[in-house]
Amino acid sequence: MSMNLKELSHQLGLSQTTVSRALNGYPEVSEATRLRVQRAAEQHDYRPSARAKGLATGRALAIGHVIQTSTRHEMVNPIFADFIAGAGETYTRNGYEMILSIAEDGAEEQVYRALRARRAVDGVIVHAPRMNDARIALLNDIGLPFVVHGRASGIALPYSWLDVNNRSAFGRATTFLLDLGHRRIGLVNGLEFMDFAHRRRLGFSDALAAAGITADPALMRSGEMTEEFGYTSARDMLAGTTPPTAFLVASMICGLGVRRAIEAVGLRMGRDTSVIIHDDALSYLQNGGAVPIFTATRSSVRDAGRQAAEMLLHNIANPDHPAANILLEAELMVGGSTGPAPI
Amino acid sequence: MSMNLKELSHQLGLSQTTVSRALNGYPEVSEATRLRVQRAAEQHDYRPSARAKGLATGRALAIGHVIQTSTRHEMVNPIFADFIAGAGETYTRNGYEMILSIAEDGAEEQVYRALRARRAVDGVIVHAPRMNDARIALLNDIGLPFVVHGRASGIALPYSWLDVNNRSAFGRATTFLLDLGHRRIGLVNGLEFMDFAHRRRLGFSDALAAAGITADPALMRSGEMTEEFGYTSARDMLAGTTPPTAFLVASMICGLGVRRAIEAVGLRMGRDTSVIIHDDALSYLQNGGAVPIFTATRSSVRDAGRQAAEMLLHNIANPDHPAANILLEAELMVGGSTGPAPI
DNA sequence: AATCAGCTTCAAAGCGCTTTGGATAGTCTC
DNA sequence: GAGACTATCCAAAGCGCTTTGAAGCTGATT
Repeated sequence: MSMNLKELSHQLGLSQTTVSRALNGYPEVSEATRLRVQRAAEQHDYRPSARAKGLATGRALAIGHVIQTSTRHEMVNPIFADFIAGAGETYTRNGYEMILSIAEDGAEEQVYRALRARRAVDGVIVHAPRMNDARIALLNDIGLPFVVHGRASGIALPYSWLDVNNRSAFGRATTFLLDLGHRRIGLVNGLEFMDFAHRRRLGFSDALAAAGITADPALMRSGEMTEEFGYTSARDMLAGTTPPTAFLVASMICGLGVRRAIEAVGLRMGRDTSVIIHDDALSYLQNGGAVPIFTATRSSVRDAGRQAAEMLLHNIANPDHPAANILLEAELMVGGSTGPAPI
Repeated sequence: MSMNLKELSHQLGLSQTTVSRALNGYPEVSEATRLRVQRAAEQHDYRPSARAKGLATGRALAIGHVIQTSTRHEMVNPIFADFIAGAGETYTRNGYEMILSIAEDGAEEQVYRALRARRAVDGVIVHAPRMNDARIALLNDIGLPFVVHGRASGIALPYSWLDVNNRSAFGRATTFLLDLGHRRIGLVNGLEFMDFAHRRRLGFSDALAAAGITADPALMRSGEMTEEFGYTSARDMLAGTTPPTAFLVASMICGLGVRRAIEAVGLRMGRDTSVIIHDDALSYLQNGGAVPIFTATRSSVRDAGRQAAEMLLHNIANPDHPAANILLEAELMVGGSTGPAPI
């Protein structure tokens, strides 16, 4: 079948020990032998069996990503693909594999436990944390290394995370709109039990408060970030007696819906109504070319994936390092969707 | 550390053989013993080590998905997340794991070979096939079971695939527009070295030809399916001397760009200009609620994932079955974006 | 010549499971 | 009650690797 250590060492007239050491870069092998071995390995396209290696070393050389899909709305997180692509680069570079498990509603705890019990992974990345997310305590309990992409308000114990400073980003975006003269700003936010959405809301209110404005509940929506949600939210707000002159929107997709609503009532985005979105820099949904379509708070989720993965591998290699944190600042990029408030 | 067979069997006062057999449903164990064993296993949250089990059985119980990202445009296929979610359901139900590898430009062959050589997976799903895709011959050569999501025109040897009938879908959509009186129809297509885009183009030309119309090269664009691409393509076509009255568009995202272009020149989609998109039924980008925003050829990519995975598992279990094929027909769903051609 | 050190290489154990080929005890058959 | 089953259970081998502890060889040292 396929080449294995025994066969290879036999052909070389060496012991398995020597061949293994030669390939893994141990010093107790002469350079001449190492070269000979490497050449032969390459020639036969020999690669150690992942399973056997894992068994022998006790390390899985794999990282788990658990993606949750609710059967209700069957929603898959759209940023997932790009995050994964970023993380994957890091894994590949370090000889790790990425394993994906999907967890249906409520089965999450079981999925993590199973991953641990079967020793299938050396660690996991926690996606889309909610406030007080129970997974953090769980993973701590079962002793599976992890890094959270995002944070979980309400969790006291320290843990490793990498997050965008959502609060500051939405604060700055709000201030930017206020500076342009906007006084009625609509917030089209994600589901607010999700931590990132919660923080964005805080940033929004903070900035309004700092300008002496109380947030109007009629101008705040929270929901799953679809085009449709953006559309209906904006449409409803625009239909009010004193419609907003600007919108702060959770995502590019949502923003497209908001634009649709604006144009549906005969207004023009960027002139009559301003819009700022958060742009995850998704590869398949870029915010225009040289000049962004939308003014946006921008932070590459692919990059986040890369860094989160590095952090996790580092944690695994240094088990008793204290929890590390990375807080990324989003850039505020001015595009064509914002302008001074109409008088 | 974590419970293993040895420890568990010791606690039960049974041999490892018996415990293993009890848990794997072999008949040479009394029901009483099996129950006792199962109970203990559950209580200790025992689950066999994936690696050890794999080593012993020679099966990886894992399926590989290779996603390619070009460093040039760093594009990740947006349908990927939903496809994966669908496939993942099937894997979970069957005790398989899903492993993801990302392959940078050109390194694809190496990635597949490595997957095989390390015996990391029992099979792979091939994504986004191009015409004459070299991966099919490669996988055949190295003897790694696979199922292609899509097809590869120009490949003679039989192989397992699951595809949407893109040609017929775009043919029907074109005919639908022709029936509404449209005579100048713009095609905003994906990259035409991708097999699906090639077939869609054929369906488009077929239908035009059947109506006695020769496709106008000025009304056909091919590119990466971004919002921006949809926008610029439509904008340019609309700026021509005899602009199209309808568009046939490769994806929802593209369609959003086309709509933007239509509205930018003061036309209204569905009244002045008709649009039909292909809708992959992505969970995060739904084509409206009850009434679709866009008239669309629709086919759930999540469902495709489920079925492709089932097909692959079946192929693995029955190695000498002949190659199987599934051709899904897309539904033509009428939404608000189409109407009779203006006179 | 004997000893030592340093460099290479090796045999064998062990990782946690499945599976083969018995062994043992209980049941039937005649 | 002997022989033939049948139902349970077990010891040990083997999956393909890494790693420990030891051994062989060389040339230098005493």
